Amino acid sequence: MTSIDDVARVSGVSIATVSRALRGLPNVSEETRARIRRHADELGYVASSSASGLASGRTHAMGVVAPSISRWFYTTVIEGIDSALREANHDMILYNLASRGGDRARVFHRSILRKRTDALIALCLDFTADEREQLLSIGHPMIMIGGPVRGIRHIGIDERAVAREATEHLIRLGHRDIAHLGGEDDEGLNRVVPRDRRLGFLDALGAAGIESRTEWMLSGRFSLTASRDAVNELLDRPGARPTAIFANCDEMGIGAILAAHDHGLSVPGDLSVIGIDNHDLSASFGLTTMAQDPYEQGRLGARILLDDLTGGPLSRKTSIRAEARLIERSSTAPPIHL
Amino acid sequence: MTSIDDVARVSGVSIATVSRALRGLPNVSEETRARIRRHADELGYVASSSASGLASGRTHAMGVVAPSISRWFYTTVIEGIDSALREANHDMILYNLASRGGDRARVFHRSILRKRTDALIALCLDFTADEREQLLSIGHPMIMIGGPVRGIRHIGIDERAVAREATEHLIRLGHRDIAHLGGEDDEGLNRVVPRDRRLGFLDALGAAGIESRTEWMLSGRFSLTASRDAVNELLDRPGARPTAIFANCDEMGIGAILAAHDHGLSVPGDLSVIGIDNHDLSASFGLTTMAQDPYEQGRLGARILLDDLTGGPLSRKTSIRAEARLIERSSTAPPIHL
DNA sequence: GTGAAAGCGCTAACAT
DNA sequence: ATGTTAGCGCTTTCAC
Repeated sequence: MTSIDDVARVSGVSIATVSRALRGLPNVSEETRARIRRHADELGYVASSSASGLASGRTHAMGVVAPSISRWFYTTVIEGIDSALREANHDMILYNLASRGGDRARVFHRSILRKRTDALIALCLDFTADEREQLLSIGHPMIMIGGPVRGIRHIGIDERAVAREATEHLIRLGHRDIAHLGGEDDEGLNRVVPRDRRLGFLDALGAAGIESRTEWMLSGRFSLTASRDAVNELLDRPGARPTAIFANCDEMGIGAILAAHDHGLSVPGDLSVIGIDNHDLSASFGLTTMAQDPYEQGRLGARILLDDLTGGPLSRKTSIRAEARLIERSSTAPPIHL
Repeated sequence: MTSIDDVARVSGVSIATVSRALRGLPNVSEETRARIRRHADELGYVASSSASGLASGRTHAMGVVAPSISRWFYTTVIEGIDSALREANHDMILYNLASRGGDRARVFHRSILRKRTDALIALCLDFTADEREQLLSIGHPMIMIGGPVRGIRHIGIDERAVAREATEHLIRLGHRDIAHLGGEDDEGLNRVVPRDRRLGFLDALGAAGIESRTEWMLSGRFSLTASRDAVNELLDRPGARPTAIFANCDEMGIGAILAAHDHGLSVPGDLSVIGIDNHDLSASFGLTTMAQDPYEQGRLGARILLDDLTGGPLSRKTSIRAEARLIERSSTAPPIHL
């Protein structure tokens, strides 16, 4: 494995100069820099991250803790993070908490704390008090994307307000019989977001003087298939049906649309559906939604962390409210009985 | 940041003993080992990966190069890899080639070669000759999962045979008018897989004496929405329609089912559909498919690499053929005109 | 069973 | 603009 000495020898300079030249530091003549760079390339030299990490105290890697990587929101955030990291020549260490048999404690104890990273991004999940303390005790810059956690700055939409807006859209169309498709994800990694969205839903109903119905508070576990099943079960029931459904996310909303089709109902004719996210598939299903931009949230989070590390302009101590806006498609309309 | 010296001092032993004790090496009395372990925990000590990496030459991290993380196959493989790595106390460095604006050369040059990892897993993608050479020149154990690449061992199903089997299932049911939903993914990261699946499709037709029709070779770009659009376009055409569709993957098969519904056609009554993968959503859509198990493929790949590193029993030089088996659901049936 | 000491390959402070 | 040198915090001989 060729090391810095090899490059120095071939170039006829000291290793210090090689180090400076290759990292683009000042005080190296452009002429020698070019020569060194050329030799390094020829030799296939790349600095050892262990060695430079040890010497400089910077690993040039960022940790990303995700509750799962199989949901659109998370993968999209991760892609955004990835793009920012790549620009800054940093690597990403991915800690996936949802892997089946995922020994969560191990993630928090061994790896993350193994000083492998310079900073940490956590995608919306709940920490135990102990976990939070462990994370904060590392002293690395850290930020959450998605769900808010007390004591940690975060980037995310105003969950409650956005859910309320979505529900208000249905009410504005004339709906009063509205079901809520909520529920926690399977791993229970994220309780705050579903809770706040449910509260926002109830806020909207309350403000419009509509009673919520317990039997219309469904659990779709943030999953398309679970939501499809839950809504199918709802539509199987005898008696009154809702004319609209507010789903906590678009995957669930799509599940609701499919369930309506399973029952031979038309959307929005017989049932209106609104979601949150603007998932890749939503346009294809004509799903009306409160759109957010997780890619940019991830990108921004990573860039803030990077700037925290270098004293760049984005560095900050406070949280950031991400935008969400209504996109009207064909899944919502006034109820027929109007 | 507490270091090994702190633990040594508190425990009244040398740093060498601390190192041995904490790593579970022999020649430490159980008594002192317990004491050291306790002190380390109390101090919150965790070894610096840079320092141990530098000293031992092992980073305890594995690189994963993925064409994208937004498709089910990739995320599922990654989850499998993750579970194996976690068991072995290794971390995962994720290199996502598909990130918008993803500067591919940078991934190959800077990061991967930055000696941050002990081994490398690549998920099905095409390498340029230069890239392949760069990767192999690192000398790390390496394996591909998914598409085969000349000169690199891999784990994967027999693409061509599996596609042929899927098509033969349709033919066995009596179909002769079969469309193929193929096409490369958007980034063109993976040409071999779609090509081999198309060949397998043609193999089956040829063996049954069925002429393939150019106008029924569609591109769904490995995407649900693109496939839905492509099949909708097909169904819009005047003239003869296929009675069945073989889709290169389940996401595409689901797109085909949705397109059938868009046209008021019933599946399998008017159109049979078969896919490959056994995607999470496939059961919900009743999609018949050639099931494979990417989670286990990822797990196995990681474990092989780990054993390559340690001389474990799974270490090997040759490729592994992964299994695929037909799962019949409700999307396939004999054509009506029979 | 334990300790002393020599690196691992860099970076950074100080010289020149 | 370039070179010298002292670490960074571990692992790994080699002694004892």
